[in-house]
Amino acid sequence: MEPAGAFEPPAETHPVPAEAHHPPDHHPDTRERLLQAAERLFAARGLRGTTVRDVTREAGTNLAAVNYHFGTKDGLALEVFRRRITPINEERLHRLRVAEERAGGGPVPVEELVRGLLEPALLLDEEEDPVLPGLLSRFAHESHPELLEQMRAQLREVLHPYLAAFRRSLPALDPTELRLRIHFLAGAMIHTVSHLGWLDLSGVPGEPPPERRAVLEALVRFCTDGFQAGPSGTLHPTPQREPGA
Amino acid sequence: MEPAGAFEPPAETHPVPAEAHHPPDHHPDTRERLLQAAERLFAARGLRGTTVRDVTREAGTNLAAVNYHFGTKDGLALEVFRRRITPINEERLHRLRVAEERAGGGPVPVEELVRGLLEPALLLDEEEDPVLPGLLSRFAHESHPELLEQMRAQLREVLHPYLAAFRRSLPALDPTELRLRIHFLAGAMIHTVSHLGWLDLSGVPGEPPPERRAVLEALVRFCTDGFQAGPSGTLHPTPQREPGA
DNA sequence: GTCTATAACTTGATAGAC
DNA sequence: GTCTATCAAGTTATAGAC
Repeated sequence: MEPAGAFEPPAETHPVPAEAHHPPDHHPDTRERLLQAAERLFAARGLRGTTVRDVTREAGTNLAAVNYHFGTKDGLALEVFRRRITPINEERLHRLRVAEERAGGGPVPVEELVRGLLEPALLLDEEEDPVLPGLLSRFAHESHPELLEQMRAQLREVLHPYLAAFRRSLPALDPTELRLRIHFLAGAMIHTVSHLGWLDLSGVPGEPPPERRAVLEALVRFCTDGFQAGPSGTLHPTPQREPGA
Repeated sequence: MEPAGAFEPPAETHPVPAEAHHPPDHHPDTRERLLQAAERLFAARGLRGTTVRDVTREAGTNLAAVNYHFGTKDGLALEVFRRRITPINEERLHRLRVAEERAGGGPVPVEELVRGLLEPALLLDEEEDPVLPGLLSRFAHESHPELLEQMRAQLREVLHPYLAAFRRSLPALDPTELRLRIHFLAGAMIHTVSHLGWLDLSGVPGEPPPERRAVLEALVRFCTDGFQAGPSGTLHPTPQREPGA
């Protein structure tokens, strides 16, 4: 009984030289087509809302193809995730490094940090129709535990250095509040971009949707000023509804 | 063939006086228990992630109970939605009216508008363990078309008057950008509150999670200043990556 | 109103021919 | 590597006894 190695044909466990023969992979694309179909469908209908049958139909392949190439449906999802999310996070870290060099030890302007987090996610797949934001949202909101752990691990690697940078740029801000604000930024980005998905703008049938660049700029502006707001601690203690009048 | 009326036993189609006999409803709670179990599970695992079996098991009732009381699983979801989301939106409108009266024709302070949108969603079920934010998120992100339409319709009724109020308070802001900012607020709220769900704070194992009140205040601060930010239109034209160096 | 039993269907995954 | 055929498990919903 050795079905363990049955799937994972392009098992690049060892650092095979990049130009080496792909293992007898005549059709250069069937695995690729699966990935592309999957990311489209996952973004549009969610993980649980997409069946393996949907994916193989959309990819024009056989039902068994997903299991052959990725073992399980979750395996496919994990690969889709890695392929699309990893480059975003690398770009985020790259931009942070560049910004910090440019600042030469001093604090990095808040807007640059905000852009460093937002732009890679929103502009990295500019040529194609943007499936990435939708994917981000789906993964964030309905991942299985394993996938979620992957996400969290990657996110930690990005957020840790960004948190440090923010802290240097906003030294007066309480660390917990800073952390919360990063979540606000993430939420604003993910929600805006997936839900209203560059598509509609909350029911104004006449107007065309704003261009993604405009959405990005608006988001940057909103978040930058949000980050630079004073601390909330002693803010107006909430005008509660009066019981009597 | 009259199975059409089989479900919907408390069919309150007509404006029955509130204290009228519930139709032979000895057990005061089985329907109620279903609703409570459903909203807990929906909030925790999502709509598609929750099966009718889960709900009935959690409620301690029979598998057929859901179909008897609500017709279909979607019918149950719709009722859960109405029960919990409708009061939020009514409270939002109420707060807006109060704020506008208080302002007496003048512009309402932006912070009051922000609070009017956020507080009802985040504080309305303060006594119980807060299931509401999770529900909001689930409904927003994985609703079936019918439910989504319900949501959108309700949301329109809330957003329309709020948009008008914001416009009076921020007359210099482009209407499209204003609309976007409302989406940012919604996203920040929903994401923060569901994903980090008053529960964990992005992987800092030592610290306790911030209290919901603190989260709310931080969110209010962030969004208020975000709303009051200048227009993004002519903002820094984005330092693109230099091709050469 | 509540239950058991089951129908009708969809899902992910696999075995085995080619 | 790709296919067809099929399985086992899980799903919603319903019929009909109580």
